[in-house]
Amino acid sequence: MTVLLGDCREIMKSIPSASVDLVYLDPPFFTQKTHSLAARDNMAEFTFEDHWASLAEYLVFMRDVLSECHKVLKPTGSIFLHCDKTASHHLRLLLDNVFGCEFFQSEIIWTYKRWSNAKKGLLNSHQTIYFYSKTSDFKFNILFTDYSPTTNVDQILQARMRNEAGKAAYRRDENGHVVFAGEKRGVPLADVWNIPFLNPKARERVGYPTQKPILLLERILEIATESGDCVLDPFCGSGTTLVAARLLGRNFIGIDLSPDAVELSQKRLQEPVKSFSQVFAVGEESFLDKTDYERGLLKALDAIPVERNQGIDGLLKFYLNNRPVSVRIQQPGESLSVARRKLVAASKTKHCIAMILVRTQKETELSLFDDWMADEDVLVIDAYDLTINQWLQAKQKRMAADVSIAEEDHRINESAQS
Amino acid sequence: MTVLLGDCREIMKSIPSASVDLVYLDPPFFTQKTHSLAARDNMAEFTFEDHWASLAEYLVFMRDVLSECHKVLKPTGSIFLHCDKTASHHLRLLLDNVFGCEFFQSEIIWTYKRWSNAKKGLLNSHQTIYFYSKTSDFKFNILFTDYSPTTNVDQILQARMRNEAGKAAYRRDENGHVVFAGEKRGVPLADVWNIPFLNPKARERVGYPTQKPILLLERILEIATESGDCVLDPFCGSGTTLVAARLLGRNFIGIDLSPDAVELSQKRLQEPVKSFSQVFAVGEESFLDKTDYERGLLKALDAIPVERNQGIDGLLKFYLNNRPVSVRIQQPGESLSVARRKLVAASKTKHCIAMILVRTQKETELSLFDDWMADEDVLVIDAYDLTINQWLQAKQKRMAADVSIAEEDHRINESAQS
DNA sequence: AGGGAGCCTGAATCCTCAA
DNA sequence: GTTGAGGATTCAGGCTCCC
Repeated sequence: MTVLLGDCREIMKSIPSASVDLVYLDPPFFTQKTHSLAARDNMAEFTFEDHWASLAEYLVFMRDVLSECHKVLKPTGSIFLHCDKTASHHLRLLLDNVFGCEFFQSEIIWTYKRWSNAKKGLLNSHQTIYFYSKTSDFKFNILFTDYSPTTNVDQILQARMRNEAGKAAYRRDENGHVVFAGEKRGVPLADVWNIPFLNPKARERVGYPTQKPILLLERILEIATESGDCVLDPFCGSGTTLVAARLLGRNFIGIDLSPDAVELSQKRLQEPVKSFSQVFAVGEESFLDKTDYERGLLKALDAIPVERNQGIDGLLKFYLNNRPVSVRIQQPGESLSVARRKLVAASKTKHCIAMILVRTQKETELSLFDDWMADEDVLVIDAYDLTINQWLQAKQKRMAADVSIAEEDHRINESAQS
Repeated sequence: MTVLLGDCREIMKSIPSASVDLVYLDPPFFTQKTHSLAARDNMAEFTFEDHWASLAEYLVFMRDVLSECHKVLKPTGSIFLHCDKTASHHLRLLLDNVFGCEFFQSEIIWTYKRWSNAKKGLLNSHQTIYFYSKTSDFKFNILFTDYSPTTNVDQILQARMRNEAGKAAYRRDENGHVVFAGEKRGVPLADVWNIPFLNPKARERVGYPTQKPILLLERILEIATESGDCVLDPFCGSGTTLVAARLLGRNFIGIDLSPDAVELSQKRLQEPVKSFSQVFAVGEESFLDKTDYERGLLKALDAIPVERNQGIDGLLKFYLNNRPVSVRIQQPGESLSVARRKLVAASKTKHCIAMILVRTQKETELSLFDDWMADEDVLVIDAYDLTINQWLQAKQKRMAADVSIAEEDHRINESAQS
């Protein structure tokens, strides 16, 4: 339960062999940059150096670190090495050498969405964590994730049976009550982890560059350790690993070369702050409120879908005289005039001078000739399927009345069946 | 446009240098296993050998393959190497050697959900695709995805600046009005791709082990090539890359060591469109030529694209009284009446009694009141973008005439420039 | 040419205001 | 007071531009 100041290669020599259950390290990634960040109150600034004379120098350093990590690990222990694409392949070769490739367990991909910028190339949105064990007899707790949101809750909880027709159905007792199945634990955790990047606005942020979310560390600790185990982080930085260890009742040793980092870690351990992540808790999907149909329509209009707005469903990619053009799709059960009112109200503050309203419902009332239809700021267009379906229905009716066609249909049906 | 049988190291020697725009390879992963899978009809079984004497042997083989790939690539070309965690780090070292680490572009993670099987360890649910370019001047098309649902409209619309404290804030002009950012197309594609693994029952599945989803290949081709470019797959297997290339109008060369694989690829290329109406499967020599615009339109109409037919571009998924409903999209430079004539002629033999003609061009002549417009067998609908663009253009003209708005626009433009 | 300063962006939070 | 819709804010990667 300590935070130590100094070079982790030296300090680990003084840690007894086979005494640690888990090593997590988040070493320099070989970015050849200086990372710096001002703390929230603008008072302090933390910097983190990641400059090296050569790749070889970096790899010699890392090999020494990993050798010491191997030494301090218990036979049941394991190591999680956090890196990014810059040097991940070289680091994995080192791990193969020091730990042995037969003890490679997983390549964990941590993915996140992040503020972006347009550039030539793909937006980098993942980091890699290599998971090696010291022996084949290592501690591992299987974690379970929730069922995907599309899975019906009833499917998870209710027992099933076959009905008279041989179809699957929910089992009910003689009184018609639902019968619950035995407890299901969920889906075993996969090796791709979607955990939100520590948001710039999150309270959890302490102003240290490269700070990792507590959620990520908690998951690693839960997989590889039990309560009371000892966790070592040779590059503890702002101390996220130590905070996660404390929150989960694990013992810990943190090491860092920077006095600032050690001080920060100690301070943070006094009163750990863990953000509540809304997105992580309820899932990104829960923020979506458009149907596939609406998304398809927006795509056909060459518009960007807009969420979190009651009046506007999308924005045209084309701007009219530097002003946005908003789009709304008429909702089922919503009259065209109500849809228009909502669109206009929401567009007002966005300075739209052109709006597009997509009609998707057959109008029962004859509102087509309402005054506002002549409004030159709102263009009303009919969804293709509305136009086509109305036409096809009308045509079908006409055809039913036309005997000759009906007879030909009959003949076609006959031959289709034979 | 060929599928060749043999050792790709040998065959690539006969391919001219600097003649290929994209190499995609899905080589053996060094799993040390024999992969086999029965086809859907349970008649044929395809096997795929991945046994090696040693890692060194495998790496020598792969180095030779990659060297030949480098040779055949154009200076603007790039390579996508598909592998999994087994040997990914060794393969990336080879790529660094052959292509140069400065031309490493992205580590693409393909994730998918799989049936869970509880075991000690994390469920493997990703594969890696390394993306290297031959030079720094390589072809790259930025694809865009939707904004996250947590993003609000104002962020998309409003331009920003830094205030005195150096913090970001919305930009306002001297009158306190918001300033709009330029046109937005969405968020650039990230390097983690969540694409469903082939469903075991999917029609797309042809029974070849290691078969990749066509969506994955389409995305790669869209990123790195243009229409008419040449794509090479030295381990083409079931030919998914070639099918994707044909669907997107790219030329292709496929190579495989297995006669079964070559035969299967050729067979798949005969009928590349999955749900393709039998009636229209005529001709063999012509190639697919739908533009993205037309594909998008057909999708919006809920129609299936039809290739190799001069008069018909698609068929509605909905059948009217057991008869197909044909669709034609007016071509640029083609008058509406000519388009109609071609549609009607081509539909005659297909027993269509309902046809849909999509108008995409502004009509110069006043043919709207032609006799045939009243034809109750052909429905003429306007493409969304035609309607919208005409309206926006008219609006722009009106605005130019309106002094007050013109002045405001001027002010907005001024502040946008400053 | 090379290095550093500054600009732009959008995810996910925080915060405000209205009902 | 409570709720929630939606506006405002923060940061780092990658770019450009300027010296």
